[in-house]
Amino acid sequence: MTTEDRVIASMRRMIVEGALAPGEKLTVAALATRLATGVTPVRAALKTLEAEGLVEAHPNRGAWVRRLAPDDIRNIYRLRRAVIRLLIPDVIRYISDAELEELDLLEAGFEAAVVQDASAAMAANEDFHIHLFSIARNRDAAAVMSRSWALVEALRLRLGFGPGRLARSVESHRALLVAIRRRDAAAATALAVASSDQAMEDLLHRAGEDKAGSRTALALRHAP
Amino acid sequence: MTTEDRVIASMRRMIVEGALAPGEKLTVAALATRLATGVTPVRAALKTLEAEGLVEAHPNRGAWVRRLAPDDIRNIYRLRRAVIRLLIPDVIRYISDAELEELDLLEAGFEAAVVQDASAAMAANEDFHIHLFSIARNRDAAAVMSRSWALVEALRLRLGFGPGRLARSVESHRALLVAIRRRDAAAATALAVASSDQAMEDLLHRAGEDKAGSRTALALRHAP
DNA sequence: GTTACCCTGATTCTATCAAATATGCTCGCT
DNA sequence: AGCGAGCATATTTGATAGAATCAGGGTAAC
Repeated sequence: MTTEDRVIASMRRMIVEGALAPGEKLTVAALATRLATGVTPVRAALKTLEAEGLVEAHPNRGAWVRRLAPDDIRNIYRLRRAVIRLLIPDVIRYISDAELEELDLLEAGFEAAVVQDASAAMAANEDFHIHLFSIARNRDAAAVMSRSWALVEALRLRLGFGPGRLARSVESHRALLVAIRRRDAAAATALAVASSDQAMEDLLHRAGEDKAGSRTALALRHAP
Repeated sequence: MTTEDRVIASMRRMIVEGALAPGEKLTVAALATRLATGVTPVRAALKTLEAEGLVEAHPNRGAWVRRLAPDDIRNIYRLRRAVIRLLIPDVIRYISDAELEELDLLEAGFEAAVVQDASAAMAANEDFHIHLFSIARNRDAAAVMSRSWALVEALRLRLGFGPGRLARSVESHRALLVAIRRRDAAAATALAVASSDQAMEDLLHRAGEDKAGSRTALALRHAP
């Protein structure tokens, strides 16, 4: 693992956890000092995070932690839904028995993590989905899902982690795996879309609540 | 315009025109020399081109011009179709009379460029589509379209520029504008999708022809 | 034939510095 | 007081040198 990867991971975590607040200016020199590294990996990391939508950059002006309005959340989830609709039928089309077993393994890992540690659970959840989408053999579409993952999970971690959220994820995964095993493309797609929509609704609901008055440090505010 | 932008534009052009061949190794130092600049803008440009799918990079190994197989073309167009289906109805929902006029202007510019210079026509075509998609107010989805634009146009320039191709683009634009003006979301979406599918078919057809024996320097080969 | 080792080229990273750019402020003018 | 021109400063962007790290190929020993 390279320094750049570490910087990306650190910055993602800091943004997700609020150590870097939405709208905060990100100066390369300050970040390099803070992360005890040079400026080169920081510059590269900012590019990656910009592509992921966590950071907003303007030429000759600098970079900021992206502020996300509720409409942005809706739009991101609608983009993901469109790509899910594209990918899941191809997953069914191409999946082999070996890959299905691999998915079962990843799901087992996820369920094991769920009962222990939320951050491990999220990592396992990401592994599960990245691998799932990779089966569709559409690298560019899978890249869209991977790129927006950090953004979505950032939101979910800050807003959508109500009690039972992870348990419902487990339910969704299991139902999806059943449909995939049956090679039922329509059912699998519907399940995946429903699961994504449910996550979106959770987020929007919490975002709405928050806007209504909570003082939690929040990723959700309308752009100035 | 910054040096980084110039490097990105130059490298895009070189890849599109074949000065940088598919599969070719891209070493930062060599590119910096060739483009008479430092390594800093080159490194940044490679990140951008990687996000666009023109370049493939592996940690600690370096970067290469991406090789594109016919399946990749199909997949990229299917991704774009999914996002078009998402965006066009929102374009209809949000478009104002002023924006419609702006689109008319851009279309006029495109048609003026068509009769003169292919490269200007492609730039104008990009302007038209970028602006069109921006109207849907879904920044992340529009970013997917923008990012894959270079890739698609790279292919089209190398493979799909048969006689009448640009004329058919003009036809498509006009029909699309009529449907948008009528606020007919279904028709507009169908037209946009059909236009994209048509471009894809053109490309695949030419790619197939080429694979069958032509000696043209080609972007299309199966990965090793 | 296989394994271990080294060597080479390239990438990656650090550490600076110079140049270009944006922004805010002061100062003078109306 | 209000306002704009010009300057000062901070930051980004670009350039450069050199160390550290890594991948891959070749060689030699086993």
